[in-house]
Amino acid sequence: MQTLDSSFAALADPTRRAILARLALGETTVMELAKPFEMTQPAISRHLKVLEGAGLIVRRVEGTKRPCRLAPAGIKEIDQWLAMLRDAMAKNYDRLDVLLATMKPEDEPQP
Amino acid sequence: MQTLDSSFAALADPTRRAILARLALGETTVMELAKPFEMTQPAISRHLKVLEGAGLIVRRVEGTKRPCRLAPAGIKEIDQWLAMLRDAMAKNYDRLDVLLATMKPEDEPQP
DNA sequence: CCTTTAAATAATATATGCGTTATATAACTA
DNA sequence: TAGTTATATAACGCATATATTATTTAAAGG
Repeated sequence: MQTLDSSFAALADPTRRAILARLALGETTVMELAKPFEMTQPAISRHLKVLEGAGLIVRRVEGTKRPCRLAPAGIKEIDQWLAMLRDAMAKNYDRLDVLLATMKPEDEPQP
Repeated sequence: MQTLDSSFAALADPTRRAILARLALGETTVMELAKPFEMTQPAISRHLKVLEGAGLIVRRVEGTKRPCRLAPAGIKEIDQWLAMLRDAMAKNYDRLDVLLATMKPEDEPQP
C-alpha cells in the first residue's frame, strides 16, 4: 500500500519522530518545532511536508502561522498493520506453548 | 534511537512488509520467500539482511538453508514507540471532549 | 506603504537505497 | 570427488532523500 510506504518512511527519521513526539504534547507552529533542532527552518518545513504527505499530521492556516497537530487516521493505519504481526506472533507463541506442554522430558532441548 | 531508525526504514519497503506478512504464517527459507516476488534471489537476501539488522527477524542455520522467523523483540519496540502517539492522541480527544461538553450552544463552531 | 515575521520553494551537493549480473561459499548428493 | 542446491557477497547504475543557502510569498504591524 502506498500510504504505508510513506508512513513508515516518515517514521524512519529521528527528527520527524521527535517532531511527532513534540506534537503529542499539543498543536504548535513551525518555528516552535524548529527551535530544539540544530537545523535550518527550510529543513524542518520539508520534514513537515513529509509527515503531512504520510498523513501523520495536519496543518491549518492561522494568519501567517501554520499550526500542526497529529493526524489520528494516519497513525491508526500503521497501528493496524502492526497489529497483524503482533497477532501472528501471539499465535506462534501459543503454538510453542502447546508444543512445550506436550513434550516429554527426554524431548526437551539441551542448553 | 538507532534501532527505531532501522526498524521503521525496514518497514517502509512493500517487499519487506510482504516478507514479514509471509513470516507471520510461520518460519520459511529464503528461496521460499523469494518465490512470490518478481525479483532476483540476491535482492531478497538483501531485504532479509535489512530486516535482520532492524531486529525484525532472526535466522538459524539448517544445513544449507537459513530459515527465517519473526523476532518479537524488534516488533515490540516499535509498538511501544507508537503507543506514545496513540496515548497522546487519546488524551487530545479527551480534552476535545471536555471542551465540547462545556461549550455553550452559541460557542459552537459554524459549518 | 514599508518592514518584519512565518513559512514555503528552488537550486544544488552529497549520501543512501534498491535492483541487476556475476561470482563465491558451503553443504548435501550421486 | 564432482555436481547441484541454497544463500551470500561484490561491483555497479540509477533513483530518491536530506541538508544547505538563497529567494519568494503572504500576512501583520507600525
